[in-house]
Order: sequence, then C-alpha cells, then structure tokens
Amino acid sequence: MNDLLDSLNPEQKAAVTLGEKSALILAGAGSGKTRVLTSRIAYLLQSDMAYPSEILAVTFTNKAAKEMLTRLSTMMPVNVRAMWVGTFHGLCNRMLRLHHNEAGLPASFAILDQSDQLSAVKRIMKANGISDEEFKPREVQNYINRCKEEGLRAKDAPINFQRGSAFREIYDLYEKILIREGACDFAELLLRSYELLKNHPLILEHYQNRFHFILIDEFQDTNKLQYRWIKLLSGIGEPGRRPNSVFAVGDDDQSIYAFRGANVGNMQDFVREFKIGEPIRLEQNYRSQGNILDAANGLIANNSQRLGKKLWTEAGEGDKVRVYSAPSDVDEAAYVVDTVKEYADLGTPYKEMAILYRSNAQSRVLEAEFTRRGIPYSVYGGLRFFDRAEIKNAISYMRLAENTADDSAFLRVVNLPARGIGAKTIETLINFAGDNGISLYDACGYAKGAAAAKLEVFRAIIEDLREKKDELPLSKFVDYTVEKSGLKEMYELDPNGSERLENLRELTSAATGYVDAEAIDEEDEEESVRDENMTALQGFLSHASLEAGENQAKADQDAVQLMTVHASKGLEFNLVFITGLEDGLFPHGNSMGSNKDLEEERRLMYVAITRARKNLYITLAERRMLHGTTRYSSQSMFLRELPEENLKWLSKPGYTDSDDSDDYSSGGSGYGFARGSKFSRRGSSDWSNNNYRESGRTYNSNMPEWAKGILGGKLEKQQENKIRAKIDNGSPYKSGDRLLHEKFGAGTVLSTKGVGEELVLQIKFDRSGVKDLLYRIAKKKISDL
DNA sequence: CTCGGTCAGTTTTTT
DNA sequence: ACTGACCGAG
Repeated sequence: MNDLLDSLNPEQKAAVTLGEKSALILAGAGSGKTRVLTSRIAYLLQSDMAYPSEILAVTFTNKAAKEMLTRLSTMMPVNVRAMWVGTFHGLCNRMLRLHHNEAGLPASFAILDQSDQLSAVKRIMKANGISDEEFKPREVQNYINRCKEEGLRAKDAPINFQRGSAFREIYDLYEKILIREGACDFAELLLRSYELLKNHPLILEHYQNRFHFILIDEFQDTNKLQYRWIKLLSGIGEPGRRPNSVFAVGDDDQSIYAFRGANVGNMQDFVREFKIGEPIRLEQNYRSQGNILDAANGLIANNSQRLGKKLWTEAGEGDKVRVYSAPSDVDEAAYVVDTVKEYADLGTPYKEMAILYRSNAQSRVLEAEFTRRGIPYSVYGGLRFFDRAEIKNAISYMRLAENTADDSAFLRVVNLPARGIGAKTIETLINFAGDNGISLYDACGYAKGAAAAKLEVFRAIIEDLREKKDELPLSKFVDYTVEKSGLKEMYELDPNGSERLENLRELTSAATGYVDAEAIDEEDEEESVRDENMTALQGFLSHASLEAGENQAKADQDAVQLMTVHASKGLEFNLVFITGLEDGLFPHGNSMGSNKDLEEERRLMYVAITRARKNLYITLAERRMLHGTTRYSSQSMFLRELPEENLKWLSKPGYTDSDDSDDYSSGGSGYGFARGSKFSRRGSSDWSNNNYRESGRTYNSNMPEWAKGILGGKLEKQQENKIRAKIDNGSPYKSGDRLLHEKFGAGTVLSTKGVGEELVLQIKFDRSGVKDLLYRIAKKKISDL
C-alpha cells in the first residue's frame, strides 16, 4: 500500500485516496492518468473500501481496458474476473446479452459495425425508392447515430429544416428493419442498454447496488447518452439512495471525438450535477521535454473554450521542435525516412519512433518510402483485421448460422462465391420479404422457378452450418465454415487469393486465441466472465465487431509506427514526426468552416505534439498528390501559432544538429513557407482560399505563374456563380400554387424560404401533411398540377 | 438473368 | 487504390 502511494506526486495521491464522493480529475497529457486510475482501483481494493465485484471501469478503447487490467495485476493479486472493465460498447453488449429478453432482443443478436450500418441504410433507402443522390446514405447514417446518441427514437427524431422529414422516415424504416433482423448498431447497443435500465427498475437496482465504484477514463470523449447511462447507474438524485462514487478522469484539451458525438459539456454537467467542488488538476508532465511542452501549451492557448490547465515539467528544455518544409509529399517522406535512419544509427529503436498524419490517405507515400529504404514499419489502424473483405465474408456465414434473420450478412454472401443468384433474384427476394415482414433467409423458401433451386443450395449450406456450430469447437467451426461456404475454393482459384487465404487461416488462430483467453480467465474464478447466455460463437462474433482493431500481434516487433493522430492518443514515443502541416489538410478543410471545428483540430494537433518525449519534427509539403490530384497548399495556421522560441526551421535533408548554416527562420511575419521557398506567401493570413487544385498530372516543379492566374480565375468564377445564385430567389412556385409530387401526391405550396440552392418549399400535401422540401432536390419529383 | 470487365468518383478522424 | 455503376456477352 505504501509502495503504491509513495511513488505518486501530491495531486495524484489526493486523487487516488479520495473517499466515496464523486470526483473529476483533470489530467493533462503525460500526467500519469492511467497510473492514477489503476492506483485508484488498487487503493480501493487494498484499503477494503471495495470488493472487485463493486467496480465498474469504463475505458475508451479495448486496448486501454486490457492495459489497465495488466497494470493492475502487476500491482497486486486481484480477481480481475469479478470487475466489469471495458468500453461502453463492450459493457453494454455484455449487459444486453444477459438481459436480452427484457431488452427485446434475441439471444443471438448481431452487431453491425460502421460499414454494416451504412450498407443497411443504403439497402433500406433503395428498397423504398429513395435515391442516394437525393439523400446521402452517409448523412442519413450520421443523422441516425446523432439521434440515438441524444436518446431519440425515430418517433421523436427532429425534422431538419433543409431535408424535411425524409431523414426521420428513413430512420423509422431502419429502426423497424433492425428489430426484425435482431441487429444492433454501435449506438443501438448504448441506447438499448440505457432503455433497459430505465424501463426495468429491478435490473437497474441490481446494478446500482452492485457497482459502488464507477471509474471513467477519457471522460471528455463521452457522449450525452453515455453520460446519462452513467448517471442512471450512479443513482444520483434518487431520493433515499446514497449515490455510487463516480471517478471521472479526462482532459478537455484532448477532446477529439466531437465529430462522433462526444460532448465536452459532460464535464461541466458532471461538476454541476454531481456537485463536484473543485476538480483535481494533474499538471505535472512526466513525458515531454520543455520545448515540446511549451510548444503544446502555446498552441492550445489559442482555444477559447477551455477549463484551463498548464502543463509543466521538471525535465530540461531538450531540443527545439524541428520544422521542415519539403517541396513535395515524396520529398517530405524521404526526409522523414532519412531522419529516422539517422536516429536509428544513433541507437533509437524503431519502435520508439512514430509518424503521425491527419488522414489515412497520407500513409501511402510514407509506406512506399519506408519500403524502398528497407526500414521496418507498421501501420497502426488503417484496415483492421476484422474489416478485411475475406474475413467479413467468413464472419457473415457464421453470423447467418447464428442468426438467420441477419439480412446484412445474408446479402453479403448469398452469392459469394457466385451461385447464379443475381441482382434480379435478390430484388424479388427483398420485395417479398419486405411485403411480408420476414427475413431474406426465410423468403428464400417461397422462391419459384430456377431461382428456387439456386437459393436452396445456399440454404443447405447455412442449415448445415447451423447444425455444426453447436457440435464443433469454435476454431474447428471457423475452418468448417471457410471450407463449406466455398470461400476457400474461391480464393484458391484466385491467382491473387493467397494472401486472403492466409488471413482466413489467421481467423482460425484468432478463434483459438479467443477461446484460450476466455479459458484462462475462467480458471480461478467461479463466476464466469462470459455470461451464462453467451456461447463461444456469440462471444467471438461480438469480439469481431467490437474489437475490430488493435494490431496487437505487431506490437512486439521493432518497427517504426505509422498512424493517424487520432490513433496516437494515449501513446508516447521518444521521436515523433507530425506530417502534412498544411492548411486544408491539418487543419482539415472540412473543419475550417466553424470555430468549433477548428478548435477540435487544434486539440488534435495538441494531442499530436504531446506524444513526443524527446524529439519532435513537424513537416509539410508544398505540393501533394491527393485522390489523384495535385494540390498546392500553404503552411498550416497552426505552425504560426507555435511559439517561435521553441521552433527551429530546417531546409534541405542531411541537416545535422551541430550545423546551423542551413537554419531557416520563418521570419518575423510568421507567414508562409521557410524563407527561400518559391511558395512564400506574404501579407494576408486568409487561409480559406489558397489551395489550388487541378485535376490531372503532377507538375514537375512548383506551380507556374500562369497556372495560378487561370486557376484563380476559375475559383472567382465559381464564387461569382454562387453569389449570383444566392441573390436570385428563382422560385418557380409561389404560395398557393398546386403541384404533384411522385411520392407524396398532390399538394399546395404554403410558403417559400431561402434562395438558390437553399430554396425550401413548405407544402401541404393532401394526404401526407405539411412537409418542408429542399427545392434543389424535390424538383426532380414534382410537376405542375 | 447472371457474370466479368471497365470506368468514374472517392475519404477526416473511429468505438 | 476501393467501391459502385454500367455494359455487352453468354
């Protein structure tokens, strides 16, 4: 116990030894957050304040959960089994499997990941004659998820001014179909679990009485629904109940998931609703050298919405942050790899080096360069194992064996390998199933003619798998599925299929590994981890959807780590490169419209900087190939926000620390590329309009003067057209006009709002009620009456 | 009706 | 480079 506390600084110790009151710990980057969390759990157990079964710990990633348990086991012998530790999604899944009846789900409900969900949305839109040009499936998906995160079912979902009620109607259809299929998307796991607790007082009470200590990591990244889930479990505000202790750890400066519904406001709400006096601030940084930390502090000071926190370190100043501007993305990659080589020669292990980028697309050039130079690297994230097509195919067969109503899985593999079941048969099937409210699988039984025989072949395969799933051990079943489905043969015949076969073999190992891990967990424990009603197959399928990431296998090899900035959160390296510091890329172009989004980008940059322990390099390219286009950009506004005194500008590769002769200063103005660059921009810091795009091939050198003129002209013209469109209302309909819509029938225009692209008609339809329709979209569907 | 080939548009980040 | 749409052959 003393060992446990002695190694902590006063603030950390204060946090760890808190009583049962709820608390908020503001833990800056590198301030020992994970340590505080695990020490807190160890403290609760060692001081007999809690039994393991009273502890509920929520982490942001599965990896963090695993790490917490590993660290805890090294601190003390602990009955890990009895605690509930995992992500919100993992814990909700666990709860739903246990109470699936009360939650209104079949025992074998499927989990749809992001891409499954997107195809489901597309499918439903198609089946209902809604074109994906009219409403982008991705936007519909976002809308549905946003609604669920707000706790809203389709009937309560908001109508959007621009799109009328169309999104809500799709959501409604989606909701019904998922219930029929017995499938849950990610957000549904949370919402259903929340509703389960809300609607079943006895179940809620059971968990409230059990989890006296609730710990939450990365609290700044929780969404509103997750907060409400926690609030419910804590029992706060319930008369006559002593609320459970909620120990929330977070850092508002590292909130980078707002795009996914994360709500930093949860921190303020938590302080208010749980009556937290003053949060405990952990500001001493044990990770980075002074210059790196000062750069991070300087940058984040530009954000307005902050709880306020300033990191400090006892470590020395260290080296300045190096900034290197390359003429092109290829040169940038070459510079990075050269520098990696230099550090490696001086003794830094490859795995202590990380290359960070804003978007996945940037990894390609870097990978090419690493490959060319023969330096080991491993890409973190990117395409995950369980996201690979061949793996998803095999998993889909298993999902069908588990739950034949899983239409997503059905559609993926019904004709894979090809069995002569084409688009027409499937369309007929979808219509029949839709009209009769049955699954596609069940609809097969009603097929007629030639299609019937072909569908029967598929059905026979699934029926066979259904029998075998209970007979065979999991890994044997995986093998059997790959064989029986015909996938094995298909990839054997494919000249490029060997890697895919290899991956399928790895799926078998993954299954073996999964079963073994569960067995070890259960060894010394009378209470099974896997809940009584979850079979190994169900567990494995959940695992495939929820833990689709974490390339753990590669972790021990000595390789340079390539990853997005998002993926780097929580990690640290001796040497870090942050690449692509160009306006439009970082901050990303889609985020430069609003200050709120821009502040999130800045936090992202803050996260990136604070990954570095000893050395940090920031690089950028004046020209870059992206999506088959060469784009020219100016330097990121974030570079100008970094304190000058912490930076050192470099130019050409081959630079060494002791040689200052090619040291380029960015100069007093702080704008533009390094002095000497043909691309220096002077004067205005207006970043909204200085990316030039031209489709076609790469230029040999910097963009010629004449091209700038022409392209600039094009942009002006476009702008002009936009403005013109805005001035001109151009509504072909006035209030009182009658019109005919192909879906909603006849109606009367009540009013028009907006102009040009934004023109919205409010129409009272004779049979479908009042709707707001965006004219730009509706015009294809309406005619005069 | 199905299949395999070609072509265009594409992506910011992820449990 | 990965997917979805389209087209002509069987």
